[in-house]
Amino acid sequence: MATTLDTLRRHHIAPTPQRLAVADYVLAARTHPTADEVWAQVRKRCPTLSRATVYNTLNLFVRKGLLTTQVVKEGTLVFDPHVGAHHHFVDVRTGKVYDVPWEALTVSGAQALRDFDVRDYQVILRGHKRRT
Amino acid sequence: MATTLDTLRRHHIAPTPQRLAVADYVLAARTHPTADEVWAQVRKRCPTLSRATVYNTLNLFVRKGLLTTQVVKEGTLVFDPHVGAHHHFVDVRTGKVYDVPWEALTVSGAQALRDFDVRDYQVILRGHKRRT
DNA sequence: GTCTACAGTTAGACATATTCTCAGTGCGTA
DNA sequence: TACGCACTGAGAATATGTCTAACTGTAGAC
Ligand SMILES: [Mn+2]
Ligand SMILES: [Mn+2]
Ligand SMILES: [Zn+2]
Ligand SMILES: [Zn+2]
Repeated sequence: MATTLDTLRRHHIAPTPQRLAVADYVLAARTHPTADEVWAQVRKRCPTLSRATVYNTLNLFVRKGLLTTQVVKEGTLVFDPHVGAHHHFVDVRTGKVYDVPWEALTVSGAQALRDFDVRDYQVILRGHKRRT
Repeated sequence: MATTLDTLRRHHIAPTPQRLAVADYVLAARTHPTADEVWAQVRKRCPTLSRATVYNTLNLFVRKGLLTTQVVKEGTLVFDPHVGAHHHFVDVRTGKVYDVPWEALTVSGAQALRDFDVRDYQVILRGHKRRT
């Protein structure tokens, strides 16, 4: 597996201790964390990390293609290391956001919308996660 | 057509001048306005209207089933007088949100997701609106 | 006809998410 | 060594939304 350092270099991001710490956490996250959740977690290992640096770093990672942002929760953006197309399920009781693979759902009709030139889309599902 | 006054009464909402003014605007809106956009518009006819009353009124209308909220724009909720199920298209250049009729798209596969008890869903499309 | 209860409204304070400003830090290079 | 420059960090600023507490207007009790 590639190290976090290699990943940053491949995306032309100068590796600093703060960026490495943020990347170690957020690129492995499966919880769709908010910026403040990233800050809270990464600060445990990097206590001087400022909120501004977290936002700067996350926005940089988005520009460089390492992360995407998702507008699925009220009041805050979430960050997603899964940059390929996929869908999302939101548990209405907990607010947690889960990935739904692209192949799991099929959407038909989008190319027939004459008023809209659709560049991308996703399905947002809401309900209760089943205990597994 | 039913008057706004009748609509409020049918939904068991005591009609005040402020509520009537907000309802007149937001129930006819096709732009998915934010709370502050509602405030800016309605204040033209009702200059003493406060921001608190706009939020109180919009949230009341949502509880009473006159409006829904949609999480489709970064940083703010939008209000939607279209309470039935439908999809949304976001113009990435302007940020404007357009309705896509429920029947225009078909989503298959949701009932096969064993981890999730899906209560509702919608497709969010992004791209460029074609000039018509 | 007053009194009173109470829902509704208001201005401003508060909470939270995100961006901005600007001074400080550290490192590569002349 | 000195400079330049990207990066970092503290706090201010901005924006959305909620809360508080005082005020208003009206419907019913007396
Ligand atoms: Mn990549
Ligand atoms: Mn209705
Ligand atoms: Zn995701
Ligand atoms: Zn809509």
